[in-house]
Amino acid sequence: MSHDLYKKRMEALLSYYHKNKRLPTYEELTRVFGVKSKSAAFQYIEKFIEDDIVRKSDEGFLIATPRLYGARVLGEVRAGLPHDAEEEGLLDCISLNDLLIHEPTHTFLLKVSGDSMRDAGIMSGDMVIVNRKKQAKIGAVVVAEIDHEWTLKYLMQKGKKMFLRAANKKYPDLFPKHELRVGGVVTGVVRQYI
Amino acid sequence: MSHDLYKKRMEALLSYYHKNKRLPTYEELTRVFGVKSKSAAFQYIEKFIEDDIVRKSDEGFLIATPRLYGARVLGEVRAGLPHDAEEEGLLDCISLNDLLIHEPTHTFLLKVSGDSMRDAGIMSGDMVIVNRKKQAKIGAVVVAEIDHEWTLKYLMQKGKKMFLRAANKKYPDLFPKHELRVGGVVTGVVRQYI
DNA sequence: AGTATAAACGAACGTTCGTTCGGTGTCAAA
DNA sequence: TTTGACACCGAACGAACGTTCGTTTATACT
Repeated sequence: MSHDLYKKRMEALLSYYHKNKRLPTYEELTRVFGVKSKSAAFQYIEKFIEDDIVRKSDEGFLIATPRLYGARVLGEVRAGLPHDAEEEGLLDCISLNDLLIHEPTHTFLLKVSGDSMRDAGIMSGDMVIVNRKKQAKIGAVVVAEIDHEWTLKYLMQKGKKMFLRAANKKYPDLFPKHELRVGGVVTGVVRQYI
Repeated sequence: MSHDLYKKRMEALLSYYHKNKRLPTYEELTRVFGVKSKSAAFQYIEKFIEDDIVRKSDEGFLIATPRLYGARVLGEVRAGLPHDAEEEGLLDCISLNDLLIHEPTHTFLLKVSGDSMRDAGIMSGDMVIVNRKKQAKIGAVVVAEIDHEWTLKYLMQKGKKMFLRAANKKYPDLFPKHELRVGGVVTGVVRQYI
């Protein structure tokens, strides 16, 4: 088994998966791999199964593992980037969806405008991941409605009273005149550079 | 068709999809939906297809759409959260993977340590999404090797010479003594609150 | 009670799936 | 030249798939 061919076919499989959001059938795999028989594809997939790039579910279906659909994670910036395909074997692979969204039904993304949370690393234009069913802890970043206005702030407590605090000294603390309602807890932040 | 039932079954389908990373067969759908016949499941799926929650691929396979596996996106914080399931119809649904990782083969996640980029909203503990094949533009955040040390900085230019700049005034600009090599361009940032 | 409408049932269908197996070609060591 | 290993081919198999269709049940309205 040539290593180059192995990598090429794995990338072909990944590319198919990203395009179609599913693994090909063995019949389709003949085209993906560039072989003429299903059995050749079948045998090749067995190697991928050994290497945990794909997996057989309990019901016998072929499913992708994070090794295929996830992004490779490196330890730290200081360690640099691995040279090419050398030591990729020992890298973790994760899916951002799986990592950041645990309760898809209760989770929203919210676009942030304004710089009131910039010292918390939440910039204007970022998206925050909001879980609306999670219990808000004091000190957490929350999406809250204070006196009928929605905003993104730290949830704070003074005595028994809750209030909101920006992560930017130029904004004052917000004490509710009438009502403070937490709409959701920020569980993550994502930013995209174009 | 009851709306409650519809939502319940959609959540059951979503839950199955998140657990198994694939859509169930019609036979399995009978269990997911709580019906006794495949045909009942089949008819129900047709409604989901109409609503673009799932889709039939050109080859006739059932595939999930971002409406199922993605997270709902709201416009802005100021607009508040939608009340429950009211106007969810008009919300976009996106997958964080699809949004942030366009070239999975060339993309890595890198854990950040240090506060040299905090004014750019990149905090210690964040993960940056790095594309190693993308052309680095001046002013972009890059992962670079400067005199054999890896770091995360802005890529800057003075005359013909490239150098690195932190997003934190207390760090000086870094001019390479010997070598400056860009290892990848930061295309995104993700942070997770626990 | 009677009727209309929608939802679910259950059996049946042709198709295509994953898998197996025996055979062919190729290269290298013996 | 033989032998073995390896990758692939091609035909074949039963099993499971998606889909159809006529019937039955449940719900709502008259």
